[in-house]
Amino acid sequence: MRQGGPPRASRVDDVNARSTASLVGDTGRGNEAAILNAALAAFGDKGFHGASMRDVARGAGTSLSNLYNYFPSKSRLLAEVLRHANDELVTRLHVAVDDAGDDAVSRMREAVRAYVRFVVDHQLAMVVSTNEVRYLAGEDRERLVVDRDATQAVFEQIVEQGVASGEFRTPFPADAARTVLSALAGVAQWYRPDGRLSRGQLAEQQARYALALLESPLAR
Amino acid sequence: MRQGGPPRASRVDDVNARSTASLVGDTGRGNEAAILNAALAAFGDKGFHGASMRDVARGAGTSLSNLYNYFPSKSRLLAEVLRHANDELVTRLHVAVDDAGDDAVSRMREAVRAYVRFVVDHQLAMVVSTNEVRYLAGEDRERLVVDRDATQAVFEQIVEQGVASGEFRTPFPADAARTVLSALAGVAQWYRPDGRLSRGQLAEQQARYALALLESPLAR
DNA sequence: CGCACACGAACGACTGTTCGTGTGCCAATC
DNA sequence: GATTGGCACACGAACAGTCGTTCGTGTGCG
Repeated sequence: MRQGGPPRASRVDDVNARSTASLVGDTGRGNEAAILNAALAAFGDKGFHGASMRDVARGAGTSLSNLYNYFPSKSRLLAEVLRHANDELVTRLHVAVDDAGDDAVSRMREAVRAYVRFVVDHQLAMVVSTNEVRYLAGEDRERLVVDRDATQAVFEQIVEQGVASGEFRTPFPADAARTVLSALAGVAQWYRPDGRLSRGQLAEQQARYALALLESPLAR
Repeated sequence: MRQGGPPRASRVDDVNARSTASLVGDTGRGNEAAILNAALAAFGDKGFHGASMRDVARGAGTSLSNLYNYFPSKSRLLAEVLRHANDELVTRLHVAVDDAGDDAVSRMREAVRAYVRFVVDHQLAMVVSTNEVRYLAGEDRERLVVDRDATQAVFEQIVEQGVASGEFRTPFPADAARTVLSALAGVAQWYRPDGRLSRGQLAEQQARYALALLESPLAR
């Protein structure tokens, strides 16, 4: 799925600190990481069409033409940014779910927590992911849709498990999972680091909302 | 709040039919309605920065320069589109809530139903509203934020009423209301007219999710 | 040598906006 | 009733700037 380069670190466990973490770590290719992070910042700030390649170059501290030594076009650059963001999210989700208990309530709670933590840590990536995906075309778009379905599948599967075990009573598990994800994606749109709730409190709150929405009888 | 021109029709009761209703009816000013609707279509299709004034003119069946006889700039055109969309939504919400019973559960259910119906009837308007607001600046932006707060206030008030009366048990009513709204706004992002659920079923389903999220003990 | 990375300059296309002009309708004036 | 003025609406052409992308060239390392 991913081509060469050293593995991207996605350590979910060193969970504290850094309010502004860069999404993409060193890739082993010159300025690639700086370009990707600058593109994320530019697209997040002005939107895909509102940001120019010159903006990206300036943010990355390199020249305009040099961008094309790394990415063949602006839309491929967007695609790569979104792929990095989605990879990080999916990785965090799987780690969180695998580390959770066997019951659906625990797994859902951990999944929501991990999602919220991702939103807080990489809000810009989340905003770009939801707002700019539609500007992708062709196979870049299709691959992203597939990858996004993987996220949805994690939640769907947990809901189905919970419905089967009686932990959740919601009908139409797939629709309920999608609604939970909509609420979570919405967090990225209004979250502010100086808000009333801490990262942990926000995650806890969203987990409660999700479990309530799924009609978990014994959810606290 | 609104300046001149004949009142816009917003009849919530003739609830059937038209899968593609135009958001803006005749305004009494030449081609204004056609321009606004074309702008909505263009911004919805390509995004604010991706769509050009020439696209809007083509869609409205008029000339590029004529647009400036109606709107002084592209961003003011966006602002007017968003204002029409928000006015329609707020009107529908107030009508629905006023027509509902006195208890919070009924009022919330009707508010959610009205919201979903708006999303279905004017999906493009909803998508543009959520995705392109951030490109507004100055007082256009501020006015839109105020108007959007009015929508949130409707939901917040119902949640608070329900918490006070014991119909809802969720803590932090304002946060819960915002989460419900996030889920509803999300509907506009994935809804397809040829989907499995009818408009009414979708509204019903979202109402159930909302009431469950608010921890309504006797919600069905 | 070749390859990865870096740069400035330039291209043609497209951008939002303005300008000058023209039309036809409605009300005021002769 | 005819003439006038003004206003709302409409158009093509043009402007100055920005866009994504390409080209040619250069450097330094393996």
